[in-house]
Amino acid sequence: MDINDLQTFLAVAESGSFSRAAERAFITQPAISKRIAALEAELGARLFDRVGRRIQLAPAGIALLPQARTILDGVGEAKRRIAALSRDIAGPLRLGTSYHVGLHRLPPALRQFYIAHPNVQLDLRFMDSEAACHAVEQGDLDLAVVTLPRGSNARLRREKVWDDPLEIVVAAAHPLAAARRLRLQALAEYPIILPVPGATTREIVLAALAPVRRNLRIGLETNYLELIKMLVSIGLGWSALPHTLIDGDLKVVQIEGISIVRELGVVTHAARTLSNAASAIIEAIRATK
Amino acid sequence: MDINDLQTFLAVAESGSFSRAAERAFITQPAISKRIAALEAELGARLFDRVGRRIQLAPAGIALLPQARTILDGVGEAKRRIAALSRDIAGPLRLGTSYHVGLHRLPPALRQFYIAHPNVQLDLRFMDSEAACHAVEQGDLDLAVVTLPRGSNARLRREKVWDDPLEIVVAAAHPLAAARRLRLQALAEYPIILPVPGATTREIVLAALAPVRRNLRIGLETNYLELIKMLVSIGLGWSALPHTLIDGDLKVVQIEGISIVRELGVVTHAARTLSNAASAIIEAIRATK
DNA sequence: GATTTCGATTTCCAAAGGTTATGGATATAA
DNA sequence: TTATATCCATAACCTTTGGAAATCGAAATC
Repeated sequence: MDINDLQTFLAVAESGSFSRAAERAFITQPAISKRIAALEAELGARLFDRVGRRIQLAPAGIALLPQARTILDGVGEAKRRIAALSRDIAGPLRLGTSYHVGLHRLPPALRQFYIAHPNVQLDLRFMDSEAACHAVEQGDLDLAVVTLPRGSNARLRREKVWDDPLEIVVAAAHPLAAARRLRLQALAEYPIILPVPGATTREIVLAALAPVRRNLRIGLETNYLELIKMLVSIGLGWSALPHTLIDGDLKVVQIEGISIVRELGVVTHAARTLSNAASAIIEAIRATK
Repeated sequence: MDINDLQTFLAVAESGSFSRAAERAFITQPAISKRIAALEAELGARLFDRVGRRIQLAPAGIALLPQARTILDGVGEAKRRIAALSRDIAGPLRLGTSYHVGLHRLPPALRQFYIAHPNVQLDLRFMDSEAACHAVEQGDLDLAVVTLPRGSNARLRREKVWDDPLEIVVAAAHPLAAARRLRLQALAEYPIILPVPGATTREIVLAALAPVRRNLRIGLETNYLELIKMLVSIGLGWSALPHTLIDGDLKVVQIEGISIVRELGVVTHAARTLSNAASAIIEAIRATK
């Protein structure tokens, strides 16, 4: 049974004539005859009584009429709902973000998006970047705004939004803070404070420090950059931190030939269709770049 | 858009696989691919995300799913109404019944119906009463002949056919079997054997035993009254059973002020048109009352 | 009785919808 | 890792369906 058949039935029933239904549907009258005949065959009942040169609804037709309307209403509603998906920015949006990105990069985009799209139910979850990427891969999050992972993963689509340069820092009161120029070796004599193993930022920092990696003394590990900043500022060691975290308690140390940059951005599933809400918030994030 | 396309969509969404949907519909997998592709083209939206070798509902698919069900329900209702106009009693009839009712109450009606209406393809399924009611609600069964549920459910139409009084029984050799008159407290010292949690009969029995409910020792649980009878008759505890199951191995114990009655009958969907076959078998069941 | 109007029927063609065979991607097993 | 199996997409092919055009027969209308 085709939806067109039901529409045809309705047109015939309402116009009381095969010919007029044909005009209305912009097809020929024999086509109408065929469609009705097919419907009658499928339902095993006569829908119209052909009385001479006019027609009349048969009992089965009377029974079908309201049902046909119901069914066609349902089809229309389905089409409308799907069409609305391409217009409306609404519905649930599960967004994961790392602590640092969520606190220092995301707020403007979030604020703008929240005002512009009140019909989105935003489910914002803080977690570390790696967990967020994994959740996106599993379909548990619509998108993640995090430190972009280094390796390539075919299941994830990554879009860099911000470069986030990291500076090597020591406490303002640290012995090395006075030095104008410093060699890496000198730093390596003091303990480094690093993100926990597995964290992308840790990998990036260690890769940049490759020349002295063997000599590094790892002092403390934490999963939270703010904590690293605090630990460095009270003199427990040195580290690499983004500009946004550096203040008077810290001294930036320039080292020849060493530059550390991590990339922050959006991670989505490569094969899943983005909801409008997800696309919209990505657009908002790009706009704050 | 064809009704078959929607059915295909539903089959794919429910089975989570094009291949399984193909098996279910008795057509080849490429045909399913084509149908879904045609639907997607017509609706202008992707319905499934093909993630590697598996698929997942895309946003438009999520929106379509409930609508597709509504539409297909409408089509089914239309066919049923038209079929009901004809007098002949034929076609498929899916009947669910509980073990006990199916074995002890239904056979005469079934036999008569089967002889009188050979053109009905009867699909008789044994299951517990609660599952049968649920299946009726979902449209997976045309009717259920079961222990009537206690709570009211607007989606179900219930018709009591039989009162089924339950008697408290112990084994013939049980210490309490000798007593002429018994108080409930005395019984409560021995373990009771009950239907599994969730079963309506269990609720009815427990409600009737409310005065001593706190003190009841629940010995064993099973989903099958015949089994309860066996367990009671070998002396593992007492229980409440319908007359039909009581024989010389059991002794009925009368207790002042306690009477337990469950209702057996027919459950149908409140909003669906009954097929002629369904109406006929209900009539046959009433006749055996 | 001629004419008009309407639905049914026939013939023809294009499109739709199915099957088989095959390919690419990806889980699963060895 | 390699082999294998599984799953969806695609291509080629064929049958069936569905529409147009032409025509027919019956019944209102003039």
